[in-house]
Amino acid sequence: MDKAYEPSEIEQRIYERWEALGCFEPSGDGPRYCIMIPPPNVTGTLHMGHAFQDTIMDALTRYHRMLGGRVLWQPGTDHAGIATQMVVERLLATEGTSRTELGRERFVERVWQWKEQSGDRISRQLRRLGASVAWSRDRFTMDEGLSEAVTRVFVSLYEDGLIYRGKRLVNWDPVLHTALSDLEVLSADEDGHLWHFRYPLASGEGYLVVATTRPETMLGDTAVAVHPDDTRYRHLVGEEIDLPIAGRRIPIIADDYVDPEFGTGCVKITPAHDFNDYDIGKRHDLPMINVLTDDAAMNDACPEAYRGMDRFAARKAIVAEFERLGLLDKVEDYTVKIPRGDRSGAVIEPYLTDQWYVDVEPLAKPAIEAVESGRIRFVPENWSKTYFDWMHNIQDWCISRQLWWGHRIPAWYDDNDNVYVGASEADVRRKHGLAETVVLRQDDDVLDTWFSSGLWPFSTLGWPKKTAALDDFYPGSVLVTGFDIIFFWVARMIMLGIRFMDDVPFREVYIHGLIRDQDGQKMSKSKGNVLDPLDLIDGVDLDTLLGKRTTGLMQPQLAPKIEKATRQQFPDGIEQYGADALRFTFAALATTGRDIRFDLGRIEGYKNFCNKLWNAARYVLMNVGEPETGDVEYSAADHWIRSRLDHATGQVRHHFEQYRLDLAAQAVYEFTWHEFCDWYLELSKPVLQSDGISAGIRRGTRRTLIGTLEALLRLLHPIMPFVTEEIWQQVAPIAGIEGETIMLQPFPEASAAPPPPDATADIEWVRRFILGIRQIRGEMDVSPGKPVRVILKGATEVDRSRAERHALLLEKLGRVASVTTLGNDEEAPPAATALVDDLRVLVPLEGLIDVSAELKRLEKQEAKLVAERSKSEGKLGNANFVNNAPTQVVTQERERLAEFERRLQRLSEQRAELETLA
RNA sequence: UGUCCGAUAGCUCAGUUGGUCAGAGCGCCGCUCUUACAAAGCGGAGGUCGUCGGUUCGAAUCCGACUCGGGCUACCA
Repeated sequence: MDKAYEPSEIEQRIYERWEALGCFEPSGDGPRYCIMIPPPNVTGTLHMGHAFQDTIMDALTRYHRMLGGRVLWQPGTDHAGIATQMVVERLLATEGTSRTELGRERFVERVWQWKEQSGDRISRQLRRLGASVAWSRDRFTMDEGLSEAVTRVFVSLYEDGLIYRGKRLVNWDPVLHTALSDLEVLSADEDGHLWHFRYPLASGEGYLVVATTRPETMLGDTAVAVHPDDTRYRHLVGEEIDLPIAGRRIPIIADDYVDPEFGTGCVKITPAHDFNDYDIGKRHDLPMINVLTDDAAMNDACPEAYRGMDRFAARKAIVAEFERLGLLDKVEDYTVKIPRGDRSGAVIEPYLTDQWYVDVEPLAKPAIEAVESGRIRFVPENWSKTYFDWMHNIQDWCISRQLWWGHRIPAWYDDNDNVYVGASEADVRRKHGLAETVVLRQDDDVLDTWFSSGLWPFSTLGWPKKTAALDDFYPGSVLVTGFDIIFFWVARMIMLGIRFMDDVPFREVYIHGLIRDQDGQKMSKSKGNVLDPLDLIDGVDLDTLLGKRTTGLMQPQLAPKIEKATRQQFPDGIEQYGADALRFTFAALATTGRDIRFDLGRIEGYKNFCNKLWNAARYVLMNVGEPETGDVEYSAADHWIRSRLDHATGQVRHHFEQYRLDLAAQAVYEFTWHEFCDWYLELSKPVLQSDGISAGIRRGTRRTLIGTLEALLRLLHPIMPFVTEEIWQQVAPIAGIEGETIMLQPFPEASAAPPPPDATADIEWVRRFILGIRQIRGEMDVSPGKPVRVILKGATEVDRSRAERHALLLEKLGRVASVTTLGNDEEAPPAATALVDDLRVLVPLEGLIDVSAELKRLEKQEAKLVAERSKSEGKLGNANFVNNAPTQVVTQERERLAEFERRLQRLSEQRAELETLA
């Protein structure tokens, strides 16, 4: 083995071998376990959030596979309608052509080409991360089978009256020319104005003042509303307004919606361009006048002067006109929530169009019930609240998109605009008995991407066919995802799963946090703080990193700033950490919080951890050869490390079950580094390297070394698959274990038999002894290598026996030259003291140690103990405590107090003696 | 608007049902190149657990109020 761990040499080779062996495919007949990957955008790349999520899923998958389950981690990608179409359109623009120039058919062909071209990138990245997905089952939302599922679901919902088509007000993206669902619209505060317009009364006597943030919509006003109880205006209800510019008469109506306290208490009503006004318009049967085009320019319903004018230009023009007419009452600065499309960034317009909708309420009911009843459990639990909040106020889902890339809506129209819904045109003709002479044209629109994603838990398993995979893996075990798509995806999978599979799609929903940069900022291209997971695995030089971060920016002017920040943070680029270090970092960061700051310091530390493990293995392999026969005798240290391994195993299992990978990682880290490496390996050295040790004991130590390491590798494997496999390949034969890969070995189990209690107590005693000596060395500046004489005072029979039996360990690990025992009345030379229970471990000063320094040290220790003691005395002196607390707690407290007192006694004795001598 | 989350060592964060819970890693300060590992070893310093109340024998932990930070959600034109 190399002296240092070199991930790049190992990882790819190992992954290829796993894949060749078919280890990722479900096998065996154990408990079914299934995770569906949240399908990433097929044309995208994996970012840190994906890598984090994939690490969690892979760890869970590997864990359950090692538990003996029949395990499927289902991979796949999403066609991501809008996002992909935008990317390809941008590409076409650079080629000097466009979507419309190509036409629908050629454009879609072009997107497929692009998909093929970039499709491998995701799977390559997943492979580098070590993701053990079942590649043979890889799916894409636009695959034939999945598309069939989409059609089936659409037709079924339509036939059940849960999908309908209608002219409604939708969120219209005037740049992308498509409708969007509510979820795809992001509102944020922006600076704007509130314009107050005077609307003259038709009677010619005065005017009402209305306020608006979007003056151009006044051309579509069809009423002015006041509150029915508003005494200022009540008498005007039923009268009319002369709508300026538009030159129409509109009524004054009364509606509860109006807040008399706000503004003037008069509201202009534009049913075709505002969601609230739309509702009012319907209540009062008002006309709906659409004044915009698809591009959000003013349409032909507007007066000549404004036609074709962009909405924002029209806004200015209309304000100017009001001013000219003397009807502009005032203008205020105002903060407005501006709705923008999450993809295009364009300001969204409420817009009247024909769209397809899902009537979600009937679907939502059982979906709510599934979580309420506990058939689906959110982890952490509080996310169910978020889910309920949305589900209880759920709105109909607009599923049609005016795009070309996606699942085309399976609806056909004849020349009279009759709608026929079916699996295909032929199917529609058959069902409705339409002659060939009847011309049918298919609906131009495609479905919202989330419509197909919502079917993912069963469409990937072959539905609507009845497949063995469906029997095995539906419902899935757990969904691992971020809270940002609970509404988009999780809720819809639950609704559609229950509807079409008659069962929930998964039993648990593990919601993890979102990866942010070291300052807690969201990682985004425009902030220039994006980290590519592969750059952390392979390393990257500064120039490449700068290139990645500063090219292709939407706002190129940010480049210098990004470059400066990047140079500052990564003056030498990013070093290579390897996939295991990255994965361990993700696991360790997987706390219950919702923001996860990715700190390079952590990955650095876990790379060291990989190296630590690597070197521990080197040590073990250097000292343990082929499996041997002969008597085996286990030392106290052997028993001790086994019990510690059992403890760690229990912890790791527990934390995995609780989805606390952070705690699992911490437990296994602690065991590996601070118990196995720091102590057991050191304790093994005297046994293996000294003369006069029995062959049986040596065999016991060798067997424990190899056995513990082998189990440790399995314990670590779900989180760090590569380095554990690499080492295991060498360790397993020596440990007498057969098997082609660690992947398919059983996960460690805690031993049922408790270790001999005296053995573990012995080692704890030895540890405290050595720690005491080390502390004296450290604090008294005695060189670590310098041997010291040790005198025991107040030693019991047990102490003496332990000192004798473990003399070798004390000598080698503590650099103890000799141990002598002093009778109770014998006088000790001036010495520094460490306490092991009642035992005083003395290191004679012998010119090494300054007496006054030691006195100070003792006083400090005493002071600490005195504080502890008085706290303890306070508790025990309180009758309420003694009477009310559980006896166990009281007993424990009494023992603590006694312990403090004994230690204080020993320390003060020692101090007194030292003072006399000095 | 409603709602949720967070505030613990210089930094990033653990702390499960209230009672060894005041912790880890990194950083910092000493001392060591001891043949697995200097990507290491050994030792050390550092915190009124956001504030104020309450419940309790006992609160970082439970309850209430508040301050600050953040998320989601709604919205008055």
